[in-house]
Amino acid sequence: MGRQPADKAKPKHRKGLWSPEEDNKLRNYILKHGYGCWSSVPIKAGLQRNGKSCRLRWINYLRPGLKRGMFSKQEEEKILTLHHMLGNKWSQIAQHLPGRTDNEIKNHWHSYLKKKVAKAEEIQSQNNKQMQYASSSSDTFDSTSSSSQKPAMPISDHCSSLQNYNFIKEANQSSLPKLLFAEWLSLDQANSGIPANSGDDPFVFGIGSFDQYSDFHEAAMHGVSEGGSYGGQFDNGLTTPNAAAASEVFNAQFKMANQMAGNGVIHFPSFSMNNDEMYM
DNA sequence: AAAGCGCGCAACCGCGAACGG
DNA sequence: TCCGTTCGCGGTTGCGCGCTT
Repeated sequence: MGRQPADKAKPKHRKGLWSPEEDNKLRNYILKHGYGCWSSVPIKAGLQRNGKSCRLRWINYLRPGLKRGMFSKQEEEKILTLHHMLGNKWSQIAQHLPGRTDNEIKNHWHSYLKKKVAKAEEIQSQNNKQMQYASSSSDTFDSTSSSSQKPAMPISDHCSSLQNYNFIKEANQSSLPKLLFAEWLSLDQANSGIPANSGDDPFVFGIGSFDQYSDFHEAAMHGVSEGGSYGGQFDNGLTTPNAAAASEVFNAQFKMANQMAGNGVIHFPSFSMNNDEMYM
């Protein structure tokens, strides 16, 4: 069904880097006609590429509104947190970073952030070892002082966001709600009526959005949610004191989300666009 | 000066999901 | 319901550039 006859020669598609002429052809065509079906774009645009290649070129390079250049510290922090929350869901992560593509984020992760995280984890494990050694070799531990539980070795400033990353990671590993933040994102989307792929960043919450925080905080405190979806996770061997711990984790995550959003409000370009859609 | 090496980025590949006939 | 096509995503590869030796 629909299979091309074997004797019909397949069109020879160009591969490799795009030339400026090809870029122009593709850009002009899409800006003029939009793209209905990617497989027909190269034919109509007069390109010897396959649709897949055209789509990729448009999304990663030609699409208007793309941010080029270095990632800001804020963007990196956002990636770190989202990566921990979502895993290698680069397209989802990219939705929270306007002007950045999933490919760009993925590359940045593999070439830089991954190593940064590994380094920070190494430092942290060294600290943990030192702490273990210190606590086992000394009985003068002051249990009333919370600061005494901090790592003896100072961690350099550039690790601050990674400390948060690791903190959340540990919390998650200890059966605290892994979906906490992601759930909150979807809650936020649901509450605000923003479709998941709208290109609007759920991190955008002004002062008025604190209701969602308090609802969520409530859920974190009591281990329940409207849909009961947190029950299983909070019930996972956790009792009331751990609800407070969960709350602490949530607070940290919320604080971090705030940090990522600056003072709570992010301004985005006025055009509405994401990886998948272009409104013309 | 040139060879070797590592890094960053762009692009390709393969797979699964969604969709339509 | 099946099957082919298209699309989107994540992993991987390969090229080019800059730095080091």
